[in-house]
Amino acid sequence: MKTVLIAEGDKANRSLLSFTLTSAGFDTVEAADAITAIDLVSRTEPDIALLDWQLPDMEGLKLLRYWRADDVTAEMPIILLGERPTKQERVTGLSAGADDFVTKPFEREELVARIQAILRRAAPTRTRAKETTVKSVNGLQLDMRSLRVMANDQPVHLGPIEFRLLNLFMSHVDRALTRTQIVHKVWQVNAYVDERTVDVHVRRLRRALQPTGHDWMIQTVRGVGYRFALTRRASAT
Amino acid sequence: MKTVLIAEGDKANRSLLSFTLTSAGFDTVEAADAITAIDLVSRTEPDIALLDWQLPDMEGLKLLRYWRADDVTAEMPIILLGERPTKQERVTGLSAGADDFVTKPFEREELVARIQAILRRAAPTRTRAKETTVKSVNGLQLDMRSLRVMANDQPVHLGPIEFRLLNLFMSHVDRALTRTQIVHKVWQVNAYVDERTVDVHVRRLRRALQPTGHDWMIQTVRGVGYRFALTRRASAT
DNA sequence: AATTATTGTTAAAAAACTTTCACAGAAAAG
DNA sequence: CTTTTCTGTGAAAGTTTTTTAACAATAATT
Repeated sequence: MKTVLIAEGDKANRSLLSFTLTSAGFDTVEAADAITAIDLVSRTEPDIALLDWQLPDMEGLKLLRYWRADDVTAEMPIILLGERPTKQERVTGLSAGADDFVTKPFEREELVARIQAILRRAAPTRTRAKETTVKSVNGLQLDMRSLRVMANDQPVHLGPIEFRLLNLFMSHVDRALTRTQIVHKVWQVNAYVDERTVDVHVRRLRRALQPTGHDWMIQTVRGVGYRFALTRRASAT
Repeated sequence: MKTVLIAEGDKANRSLLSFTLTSAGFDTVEAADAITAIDLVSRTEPDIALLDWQLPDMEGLKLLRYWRADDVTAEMPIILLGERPTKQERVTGLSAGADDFVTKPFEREELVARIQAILRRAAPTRTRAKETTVKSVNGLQLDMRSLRVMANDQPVHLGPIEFRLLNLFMSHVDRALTRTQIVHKVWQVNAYVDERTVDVHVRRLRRALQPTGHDWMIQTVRGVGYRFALTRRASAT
């Protein structure tokens, strides 16, 4: 069962879309504005997003670029929806990374067919990535299904935030993540938490990984944030 | 360079398509009928095919199914072209495996954008993960993504300033940089730091590169500043 | 309702990093 | 060959950032 995110400001339109897609056998997730959409996408990881060209709080194009710029959502198929779009708008949208641009009012069956056409194409790479419910690195295993972490086959107990934090790290091996990025990913996009809080959770995560000697993998990048690395840091000589 | 097969019965249309796509930087291969198209596809293996809904000798839909049924071409992206297609035709085409259905007469730029959107998705050789984030010279690697430096595959630990300094050097190989230039780039344009400070950081950078023997690459240019060179200095013999 | 686990914040301690200074030594100039 | 200018180096002093622990508040569980 595929999940479709519907990011559309107009309530009537949204309901119609949801009804149409549900009838066609999709799960739907609805967002009335960009903030909600961003939050829902990071939480539910839909298989495809329908994105209104003009949301109440943000231009669809801007949101499209935001998602494309983010590793996690860079590959997510996106169909833009627009009312009487100009040629220029269609070209801009597609060039910015949209997979299709559908004009409102849309033919219901055609929209469904287009969604399926795109999913067909996107499926191989995407399902492969999604099927991986277990991330495993260096004897560290994180299982998304059971929400458990094992280190050298020993269970590691983590709180929800530490779990999401480790999941984030393991999804971006060898990448420096700023505290802001971390807050956005682990909490909410617009969450209000002090950046120092990140440090504390990193500390807790490290402590949990210490018994099995995996704590060194979470390295601090001074002035920036943290990095989950496979290579040890150079020893201070 | 991507190759596009144009399977279109009408000569004028075909030429227009060919011209449009060539201008956009594609190679094109033209077929006036299905038989030719089949032959050309198997011979040239295009990256994508534009397929007229109504070819002189065969329905586009039939040809589409033929290609989809053949292992070799099953994955080839296909865009259907049709004059005033009915909703039903569009749905049928997309359901049969087309990646898009474009109505004639088409907007040239939009068609190009759609082709690119589909190729983006279908691209077999994804060069996405390997972005230009790594500068590499002489066994010295600087990765902007992980904010890390490796020398002969050994991690090198640098402070933020040393990192920026090395980054600057590696961006301007074999160029003498004055201390003032260095201060402007590594600190701020208007930052006031003693120019001697640069020396100290250069010193530290050299020390960090010493274990792997890369320290000679940072050479002194007396009276000016420093240079990041690839060739050793002539030794006084 | 009581207990336990989890979380965000704060503040002190520790660590990492920068800058400056002083001086020795090298290179260039006279 | 001597003087002058410039660079290399180590270490102290100062700054910033991170780590750590403790606490209060919130949420979950029993």
